[in-house]
Amino acid sequence: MNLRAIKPQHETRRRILDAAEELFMQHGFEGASMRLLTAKAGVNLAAVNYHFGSKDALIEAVFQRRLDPMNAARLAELDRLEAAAAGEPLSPEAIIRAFIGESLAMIEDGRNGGRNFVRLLGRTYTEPAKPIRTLIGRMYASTMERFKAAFARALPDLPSDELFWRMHFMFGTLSYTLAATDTVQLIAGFKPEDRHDSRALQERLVQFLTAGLLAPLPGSSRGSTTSSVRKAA
Amino acid sequence: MNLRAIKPQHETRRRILDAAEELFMQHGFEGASMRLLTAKAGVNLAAVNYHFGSKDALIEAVFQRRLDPMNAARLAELDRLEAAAAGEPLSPEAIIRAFIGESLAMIEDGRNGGRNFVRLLGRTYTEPAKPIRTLIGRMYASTMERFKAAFARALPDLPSDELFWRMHFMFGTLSYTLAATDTVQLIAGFKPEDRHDSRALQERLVQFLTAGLLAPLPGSSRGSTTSSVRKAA
DNA sequence: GTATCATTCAAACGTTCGTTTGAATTCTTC
DNA sequence: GAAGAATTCAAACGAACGTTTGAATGATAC
Repeated sequence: MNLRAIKPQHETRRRILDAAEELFMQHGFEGASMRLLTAKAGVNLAAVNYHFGSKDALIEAVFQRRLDPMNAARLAELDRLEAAAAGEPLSPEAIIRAFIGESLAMIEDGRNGGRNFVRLLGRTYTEPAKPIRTLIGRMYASTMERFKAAFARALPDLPSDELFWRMHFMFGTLSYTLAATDTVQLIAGFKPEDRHDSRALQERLVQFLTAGLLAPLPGSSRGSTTSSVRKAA
Repeated sequence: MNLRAIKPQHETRRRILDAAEELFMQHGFEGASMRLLTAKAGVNLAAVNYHFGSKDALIEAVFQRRLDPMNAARLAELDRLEAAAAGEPLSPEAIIRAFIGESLAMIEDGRNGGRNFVRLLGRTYTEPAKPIRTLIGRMYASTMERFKAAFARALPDLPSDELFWRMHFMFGTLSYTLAATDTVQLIAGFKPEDRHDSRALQERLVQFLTAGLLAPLPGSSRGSTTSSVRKAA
């Protein structure tokens, strides 16, 4: 039960997790080999198997370390908002901010490696390997349930099916934005340097997602803003 | 120049491309080995290197086969719309339909393997391997340029920076929807069987994306639809 | 039918992968 | 400082990887 020895005791684990986070982001799970990974961490090749058991277990540990606190922070922010609202339903925009705020805050956190993780996380939602996807799904389950309920209360007129899809779309936008910013340049002239300004990015995302979530339903023709809705093909 | 021998002449190539498309989608580029791939295609292990040169060249060929016609169809649809509009700027919704329609149409095309490719494509936008990303970017460059110009003409009041970001968001939503539908189930109760109805999915996507694209700007407070815009945190 | 080309095939190449091993070293406890 | 547990280390393991080879087989042209 020595106290001052706790930190160096787990330093090898931490070094491995940090290196894994960065290399998984850069090269993917299969592309980042144990030798490359342990070399970057400055530890012996066998250290991963000793401390984590296997590479797959290391992958799981990388997500555990960040995802649990991240979703806890999301839920805490939702709790805070609901407590302040005193029974009134929250605005959709406020719920969206509670969900994406924590992710985007980590982008600016360059020191603690949050940026690496957020980009890694964004990519992992579409990871082909099934165990990883189910792992992510399990870690998100309770959080998604809470936010779904919050959205449903904020938008009582939106059918449940539509809410599912729109949450799906919103999550996709966030995921892609986190993963692909400063990597893909599909649109010529796009300046990914702006990503550093995560405040501005957050405002842009909130505007886009809120509008999408509140979009008129396909059937009901309560007019949108200015678009001349004309059917094509 | 024999005519009746053309088809069986390229059948090995086609079989390899089909198998690669499916296995790359299921297991990723690194996860789908040459032995698994050639076994599924029913060809010899050396056939890939003989016909394509290398595994990387095969990956490129998989995208070439589908992406070029796909983007050509998008541009053709855009041409058709602009010709019919006779100088008038198109509606944003019509442009969105022109862009996503071709992708979604391929989802229903189960026979020709279009579904496999579309899902593979959606995942590849966030692929860690750099050569693949630059390949995709190159194949999309001219198409994105055309659509960017069309959107700019349809939305003359939207600043260029904002248009970039909103196209980025829109592309992300489409990408994630194509890649993750029926694979990820982050939201409990979500029924991915609906993906088979690509008409309904297209309408949902068009509604969401159009609303996001036309969202009010962060600064200007020209009221949106019904949301009680309340700043949080 | 024979020469010529393209394609297929089984086998092996060298490399890299994740993991294991057992001794060496460091840290903890008394 | 000795005993014992925890950790690190160099080395090797078998398996799987993408690729290459050279002979066998097929189709094409004269």
